Amino acid sequence: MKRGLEYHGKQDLEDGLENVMVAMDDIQSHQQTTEFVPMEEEQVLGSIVGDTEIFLDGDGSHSHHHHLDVNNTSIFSTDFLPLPDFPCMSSSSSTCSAPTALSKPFPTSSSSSSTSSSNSASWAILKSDAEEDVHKNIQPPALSSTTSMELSLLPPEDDVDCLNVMEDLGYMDLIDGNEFWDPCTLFQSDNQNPQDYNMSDQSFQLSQDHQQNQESKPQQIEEEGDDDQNDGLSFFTGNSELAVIFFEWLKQNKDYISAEDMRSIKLKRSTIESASKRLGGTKEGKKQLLRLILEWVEQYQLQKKAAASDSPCQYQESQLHDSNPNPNSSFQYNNAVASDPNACFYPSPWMPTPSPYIPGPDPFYPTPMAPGYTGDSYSNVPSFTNMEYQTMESAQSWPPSQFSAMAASQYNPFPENESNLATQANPQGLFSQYSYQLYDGNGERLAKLGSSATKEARKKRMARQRRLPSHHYRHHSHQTQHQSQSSDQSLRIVGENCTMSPANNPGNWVYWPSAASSPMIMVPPPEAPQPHPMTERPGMQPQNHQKHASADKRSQSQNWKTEKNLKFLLQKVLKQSDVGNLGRIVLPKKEAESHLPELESRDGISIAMEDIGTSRVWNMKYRFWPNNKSRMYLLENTGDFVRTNGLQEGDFIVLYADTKCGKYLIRGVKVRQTGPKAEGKKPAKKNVRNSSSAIALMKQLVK
DNA sequence: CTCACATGCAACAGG
DNA sequence: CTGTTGCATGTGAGG
Repeated sequence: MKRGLEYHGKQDLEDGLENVMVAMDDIQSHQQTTEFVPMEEEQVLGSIVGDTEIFLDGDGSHSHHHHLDVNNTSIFSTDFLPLPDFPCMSSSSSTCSAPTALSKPFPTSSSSSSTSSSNSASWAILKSDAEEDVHKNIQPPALSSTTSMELSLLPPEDDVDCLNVMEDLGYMDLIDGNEFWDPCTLFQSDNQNPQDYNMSDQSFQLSQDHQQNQESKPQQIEEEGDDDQNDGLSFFTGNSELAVIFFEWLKQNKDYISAEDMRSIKLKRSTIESASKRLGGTKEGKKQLLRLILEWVEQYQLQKKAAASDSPCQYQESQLHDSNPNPNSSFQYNNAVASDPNACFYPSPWMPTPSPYIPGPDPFYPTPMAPGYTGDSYSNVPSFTNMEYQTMESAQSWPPSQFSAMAASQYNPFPENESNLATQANPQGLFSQYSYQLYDGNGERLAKLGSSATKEARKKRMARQRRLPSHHYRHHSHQTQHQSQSSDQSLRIVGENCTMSPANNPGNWVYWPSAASSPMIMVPPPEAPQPHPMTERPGMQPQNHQKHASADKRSQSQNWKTEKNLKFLLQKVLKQSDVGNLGRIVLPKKEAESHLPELESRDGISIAMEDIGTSRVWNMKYRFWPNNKSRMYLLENTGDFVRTNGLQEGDFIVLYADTKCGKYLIRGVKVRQTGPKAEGKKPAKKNVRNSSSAIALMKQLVK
């Protein structure tokens, strides 16, 4: 009997959320005393998108397939800003690994196993409907064109059709609205950590409104299936899984989200409605929607705030108070939270400005988007875990045209200055701005690379921060002792001790906050570079990693990144001749001349290339051949690298320069999907050249 | 027409 | 004979 996502009323959820928010405010207030650190911003909308898709996929997807019009992408187009492509969205490929990512954000065990296709479908559907309404009522958020979802940040007052996000949730299942959901029940029911959030009734001193509402709150979360009672139940009450999801989400974000934050976030009603409809009234549909929203909030809104706050440890009270519609509400701070020594978060150095653009994917941490990547794409990418790679996989195609179209049209803030991408003035955002889109062998866009990975990365960082508050600014010098065999001729970038400093990070360089311990990444590129274990076996390419392993990898990658300033140099989609047994890869002339050392003679120079994915150092030779009146640049001795990484035609390599350590890095990114052969997608002959989009992608990697 | 690039293939080296 | 090296040539995109 659940009404699913229909909007019959909004009281329940709204109220329930309100309570939660109140509690959160309280928590926040306590934290303020301690410190509030903005979350690191890694990704922006793009990533959101990717993540979103992840969430969307759900078991229930199948149930609502019929409801959803996969082909209809209009829904979000407006409401949710034309999302950059979702990784799985357009592609029918089942390869989308999104599901994996899903689980992360929402630890809940509740099923998150949806097929990628479903995700895609979901999004597509969502988009379709929203569009209409969106245009009418809302203007695209100033946030950025990149915003995937058009959630508006409009102040409460302007809300035309905008609903508070959380309120909207309330609408979803709501029935009559009278019922007030008591967050307490949520927490109480949750075995996971009740004590952490000791939001007992007494803990809250709700405003009158809330108090009255509380009386009607359900005492227990109903198990799924008890829909019948719904009528008075809140969105959550009808489905314990939702409660769990929300609870988990709150727990994860308790440090950086306040009630205010939540209140300030608005979604257009039409969007929600459309989404609800599209997702179907099923439980899964609800979960998807909830996840989607939470994800969005977490990814965009929270990050935005974090970025906005200048001081790492100072909470922006003004934000809270100003927007707080409910000044009266207050409650006892929960000691658990307050006591959290880690409450203070350090802002990520590299997330400087709240740019509308989401920081691109981490170079090492491919975003999960890719359906194609699902197995491969980024999955292939080094350090990416499978899931990550999966997203990337589709990237393989990167046919310039596709890629560029995507990047350029949607995310590519930068002009296609192929060679100068690195020089962009936006250090942190070098790649952040880019989203990836993957295409399947048929040229269909598989997914958008982008964000999930970053999201994961962010989570990892946050976790580290909590554990190691003081680490944030500590940069471990990464002294990789490369085995590098650099010969006399070997080229190494001049490095500065690997010490990171803003100074070192002029525009092009991406600053990676040092991570304390683990390793991993996300830029779309290959998996995360492991710190240095040269010992790591090459075979560890992301593609092979299981999704569950991805988390570790990501963390590694993050660490890795944090220790390096990577500059994207160039990327090359591999041709048959590049992956053949000749052991040489033709490099794009323009990029080679722009970013690699100038060659005096055709014999070239040897360059130690550290494999980002494995930390293994390959001694390659960079040279050129005279070709007519021009030159043809080559990277030789690549055979082992290619084999080790299992690179094939259609895959690509990305070269980076680590300014910090003065070395070159290479990453092999596999885009081919496990099933279908990548061959079909051979990039057009000239794709390398014009693939500004590819460049953008690469940048993300760097990021 | 020019340029960049992918690839064919001849020349060469080593076993 | 086989594998490698280096050049030449064909092809497609862009001007």
